[in-house]
Amino acid sequence: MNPSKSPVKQNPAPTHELPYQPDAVEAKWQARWAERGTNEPDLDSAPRPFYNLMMFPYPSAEGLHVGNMFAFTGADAYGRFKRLQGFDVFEPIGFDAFGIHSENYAIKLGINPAELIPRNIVNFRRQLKSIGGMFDWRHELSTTDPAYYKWTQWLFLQLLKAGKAYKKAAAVNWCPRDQTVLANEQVIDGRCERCGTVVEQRTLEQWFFRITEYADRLLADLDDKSKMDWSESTTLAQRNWLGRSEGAEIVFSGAGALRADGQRGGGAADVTLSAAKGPKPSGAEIKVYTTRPDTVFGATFMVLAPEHPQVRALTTPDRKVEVDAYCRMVAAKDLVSRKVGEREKTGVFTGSYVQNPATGKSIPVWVADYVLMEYGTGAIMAVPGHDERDFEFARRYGLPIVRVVAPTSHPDPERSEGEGAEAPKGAEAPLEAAFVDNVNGVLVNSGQFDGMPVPEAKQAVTRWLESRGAGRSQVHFRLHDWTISRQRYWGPPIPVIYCEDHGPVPVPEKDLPVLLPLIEDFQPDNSGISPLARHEEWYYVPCPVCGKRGRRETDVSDTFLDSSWYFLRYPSTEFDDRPFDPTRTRKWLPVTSYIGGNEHAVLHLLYSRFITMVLQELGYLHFDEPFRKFRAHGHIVKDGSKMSKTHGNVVVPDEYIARWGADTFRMYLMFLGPFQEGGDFRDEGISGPRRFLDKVWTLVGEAVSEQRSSPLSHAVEIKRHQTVKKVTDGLEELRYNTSIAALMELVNTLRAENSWNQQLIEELILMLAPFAPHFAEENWERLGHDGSIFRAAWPSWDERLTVEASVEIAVQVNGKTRSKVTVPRGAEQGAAVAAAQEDAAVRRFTEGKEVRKVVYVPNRLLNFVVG
RNA sequence: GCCCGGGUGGCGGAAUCGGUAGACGCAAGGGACUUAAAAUCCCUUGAGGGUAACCUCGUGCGAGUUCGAGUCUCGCCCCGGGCACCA
Repeated sequence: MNPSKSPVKQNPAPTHELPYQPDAVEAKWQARWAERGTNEPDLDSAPRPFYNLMMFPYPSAEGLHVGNMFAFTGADAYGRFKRLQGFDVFEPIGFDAFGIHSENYAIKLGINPAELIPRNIVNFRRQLKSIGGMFDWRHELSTTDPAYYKWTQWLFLQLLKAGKAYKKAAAVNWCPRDQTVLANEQVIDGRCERCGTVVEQRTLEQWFFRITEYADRLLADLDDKSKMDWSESTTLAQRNWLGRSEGAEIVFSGAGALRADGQRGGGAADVTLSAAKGPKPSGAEIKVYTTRPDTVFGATFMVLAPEHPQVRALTTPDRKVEVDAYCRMVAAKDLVSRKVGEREKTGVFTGSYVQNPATGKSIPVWVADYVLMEYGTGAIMAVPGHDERDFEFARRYGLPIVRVVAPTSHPDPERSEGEGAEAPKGAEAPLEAAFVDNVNGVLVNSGQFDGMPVPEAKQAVTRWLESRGAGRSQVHFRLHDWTISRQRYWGPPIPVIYCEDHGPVPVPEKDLPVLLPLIEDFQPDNSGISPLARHEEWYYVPCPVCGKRGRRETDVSDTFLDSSWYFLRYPSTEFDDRPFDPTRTRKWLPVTSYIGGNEHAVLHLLYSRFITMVLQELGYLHFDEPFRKFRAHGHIVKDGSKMSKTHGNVVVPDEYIARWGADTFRMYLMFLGPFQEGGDFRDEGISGPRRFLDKVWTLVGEAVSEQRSSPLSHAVEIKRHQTVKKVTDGLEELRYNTSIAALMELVNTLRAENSWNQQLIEELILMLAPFAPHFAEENWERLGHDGSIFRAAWPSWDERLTVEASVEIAVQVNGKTRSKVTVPRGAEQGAAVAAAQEDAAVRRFTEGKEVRKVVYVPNRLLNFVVG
């Protein structure tokens, strides 16, 4: 580089050069893509299929905000990158348009969602086109389209036929004034968000899917790398949601259950005999589930959920009034405040006792709402000494608290000082709080198990109980069956007809879809009848079996059912006689890459996996895991919190796109942080990418107009290989910000070096194409190419040419960098030391001192340790 | 309370096989061009000290391991997101 010559052109804008006009360029290429079918792979004959999926949006009235655009752009950049690498990328898009959000918004405006949603979709389509997504619009779908939900209903029928769907009573939030079911989000401080009435719990018959049957498989596949390459955070969330735990089911029973043990003798039996007095146990048998069978000797009372079927039988006549009142009080609470509201423990004594199978003592049976019917057996053995909730409850009601585990010394010997060391101690020490450590403890007050470490005791106590017929080891999942019923209007009607004689009868497949009628009075009213049931012409239908008058199911299905299979539909949208074509499915599925928000880490992704497993079992699919690769994107942060409607900090992208251009906006979004982590949105930063594109535009203009193609200098050649490597790696790892930074560096180098190598500029444009597709197309054309740049090939690099022949290494003295010297790449330690000893700065720090050690890291640094 | 992320210049962020901290961009200051402004271009920009060559300090806080720590270990603090009585 010659410093005397002006590094940049003196007269900037020659008359023949057009300034970069994003509006015109973007309109031109969006039109061409549509005309030429650039984004439409041949789904039947594509040689290298790559299914690039992104989570389809819910078409809200507000339109897509910047946070949504960030997600779509990042997924699109990846798809375009894969296209340039030679894959036939299928990138479909659609709309998740059923559901309570749309319905509530429609109710607020007084517009039927059936009118509102299509309008929103028009706006969404416009926005998605304006950002330049590589979408195959031939395969757009909407879950509200009868041609789609016909197959959602078909799916329900397949599950029903296979015995994977069943009906049972379950609690919902009920607003007594609006006469409607409320979602948990619609309950604010225990009141209806619309009318302010106190919300109640109501029990309704609802349809469930047996997802719990698949809990083991859903968990096991998470570890199977051949099936699932997923973000670690997402698999972890699924694991937690599945919530596998190992424990024991223990039977607590009335008098006489342990009679045999009296004869057997032994430590525990002695306890049994000596303690088997006091209140008379009831004759009942109650099963509990616990993860701490080792603490059974400390179970001083038992608690049943208020809904537990045995509550009635266990309640003694003198306690009946109080117990009934308590259960009614709990039932009247809404689900939200019961679960997340005040945590003050309340409960009531049933009057009955059961016998602790370990100690033989009679313990009282209580009812309390901190025990949930949905988990385990709906009953617990309360061990107040070693469970915080039981401790709190025991304190409040004056129930006995017994220590059965004492702390042991810390396993790390360095830290085993002080009190923990002389364990087991304090077998009699009173508990100020529950001692819940389930690893570092030994049993006390537990008969023959005294002194046994907790982990071992879990097994031993379980085996002992089992030998006495009072328990067995058991695995439990936290996962519940999936309730798909929604007592709402805006969803696909569940295709079932109720007949007096034949009960629930599936709608015959030939009669699908069961159309959601367009009704004016879709809003819930005081009649207490579901909106659909008010329409007799729809409600009453002949029973498919006997032809007598039957009634339709008036519930619709959960939106998560719509979205649990949409990716199966995309490749087959043109077939109206099958949900997904077997040949197409075999070619395109499972999904190659799926990108979406981690807010769907559990429900949507888990339900999709479940549905896929069922369809595979039924012979409809050749795979059982739907998404081979999944990556969760980060979120855009604005004013310190995630951009979302609930935070009220959304920014509309349209004005930015209009002002700066879609490509600049895409570049900015991809540059502001790592895609999987998100970043801060502040509009000052957007001028950077715009300036960058302007510079590239000028560079191309100069290369073309001046017909110059200079050979690459050595420095530029090295930079070229480094850049291709960095950009490629960044794209593959979704670290787009570093890819863009590398491109900026390359451009800075080219400008500084005054280099106009035609091939290199073409490569630059190619590497820019995933981020700035319209801009890249236009410049590709300016550079003299005819077809789309997305038919061209991604550049490659030579690893050997990414490094210079000589390298600058740091020279440290005692770990502090004192100087730098240039040595040949891969120089021997001797040569490096010799070079460093020439250096004055190094000498200053080593002179007169003994060099005790030399650390040499080739091509990196040299460290003299002096004493 | 529990589970995940994350704390690096004025700001967004680079650098994670332990090896030259601050790439790239924004903002700011100075200069060139211009009647002027915008745009563009050039220079400076972690803090402190020094005329300078240079020196000292510096990646949330406190310890530790190491020739060497943003990176590893232990103990804390703060911010963001998610889950919530799961026995």
